[in-house]
Amino acid sequence: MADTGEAENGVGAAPKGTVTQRAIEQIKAMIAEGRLEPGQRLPTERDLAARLGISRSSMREAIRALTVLGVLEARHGSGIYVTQLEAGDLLETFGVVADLSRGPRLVELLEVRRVLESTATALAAARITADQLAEVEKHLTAMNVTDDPEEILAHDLAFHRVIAGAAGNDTMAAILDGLSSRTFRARVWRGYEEEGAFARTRREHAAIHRALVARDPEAARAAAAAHVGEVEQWLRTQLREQL
Amino acid sequence: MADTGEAENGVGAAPKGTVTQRAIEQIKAMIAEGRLEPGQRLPTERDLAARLGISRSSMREAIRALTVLGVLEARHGSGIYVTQLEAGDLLETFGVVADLSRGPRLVELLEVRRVLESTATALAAARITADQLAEVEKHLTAMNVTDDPEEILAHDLAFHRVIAGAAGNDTMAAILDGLSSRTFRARVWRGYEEEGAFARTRREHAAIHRALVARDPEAARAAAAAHVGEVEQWLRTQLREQL
DNA sequence: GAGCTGTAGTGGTCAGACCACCTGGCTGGT
DNA sequence: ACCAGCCAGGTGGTCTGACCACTACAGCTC
Repeated sequence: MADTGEAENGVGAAPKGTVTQRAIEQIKAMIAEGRLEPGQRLPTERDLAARLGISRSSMREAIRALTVLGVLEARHGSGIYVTQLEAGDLLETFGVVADLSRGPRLVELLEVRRVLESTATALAAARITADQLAEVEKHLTAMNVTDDPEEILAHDLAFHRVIAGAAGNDTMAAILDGLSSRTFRARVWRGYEEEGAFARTRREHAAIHRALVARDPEAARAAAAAHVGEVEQWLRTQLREQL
Repeated sequence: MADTGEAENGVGAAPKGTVTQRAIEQIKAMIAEGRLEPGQRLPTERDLAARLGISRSSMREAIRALTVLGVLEARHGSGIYVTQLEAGDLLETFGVVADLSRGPRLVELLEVRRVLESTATALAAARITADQLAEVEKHLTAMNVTDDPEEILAHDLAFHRVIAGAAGNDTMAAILDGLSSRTFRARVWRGYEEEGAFARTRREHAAIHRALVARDPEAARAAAAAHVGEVEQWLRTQLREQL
């Protein structure tokens, strides 16, 4: 193994970017090409570093980067593994966008959510199972018997999560999950709920549930779009007033 | 070393996860709380490490992680800066999902794209400017006068990118950009274009363009949905046959 | 004043050491 | 033969300190 063989390396010597960046691309490529399967264990950090001719520190940075991206998973004392590469794993970082966005971008995010949530709810109306519907009802009633904002928020999230799951598109569900991250909603709702929006929210949720029971996709789409749209419009006016 | 630092830190001593993970959260929190503004320069790696009571190596891993997430940007010899935190910065990682997805998830991604692309195209029909429309036409004709798949692909991407940009929702545009990443499309198209789909694609693009010129959102929505839906359906049958 | 140059400071990389944790085999008993 | 407990090796996690590559800027030269 003349690893980075100094003289004759020819093409491979393309010094593009940092060595860490290169390592990231190489590992990503290995997975994309199927040389690394989901769940499979990678060589040790020390091995990988030696193999690519870089130091362990640099390799660790590459691994850390792929870890936060949800591509790899490091288990202390055991080894490094490729995740299952499922939608949830890879789209976890989507929450960061929601958490760090402010001002106009919050409206944009809600607009995206409105589009996706209404579609997901419509799909769910056609595909939801009895069990899933029962769970939706569970969160709906739980939301109505308490006044603790924290609890309401939790059941609200779960309510939509079950519906998104019933739509049968894990990728869409994962994106919606990110768009509804706890901190994101908490920030927006802090003001929203203080305007007597609780009652309205409950009405809207009931409408969504009704459409699901009736297995009416169009009604479900409309109800979901209206639900998100309410918050969206409220946020728009909020932003306008702040300026 | 007073390890967990000052007294006022309170609960901060909670030894949750790795020190690097903690550092990531702390920097993220600083940005979320507004203590770090977009574009602002951070202290040096050495300073940050000392401030959080960790080694430079660990801090570097944290910085690297936030760099790949598009939150920070490191400039060799100059310093570390917070990015503008625009949609494009933070959603760059979305391409990774598209690149590492295979099988059924590709269909799911196209389904998401169909929903968003049709909405974006509808919005664009109402908002697109003359200049943007001219650019759309440029890519449309350029796509029709060449037979080089690479070039066609490039103009195809640009065609949709301009439209997404004209929709006025940067976040949506950034997501669509990720969903149409070069490698993703190249993989799907490799087979698609070999079935005489070129002509059909050109017809569909022409239909989208017509709807934009007519400023007809509904027609634009339908044309875009049909366009993506074609590829989606083709992929569905492909997957079915492979099994 | 414009242009060059040197230098201090920054991120990038490397090497080696130690720690914390998991795993699997061995030991000893039953 | 079986099982619980111990133990050693290997792995990721962390720290240290050194050097390199690059940038920025002050100060010098012309």
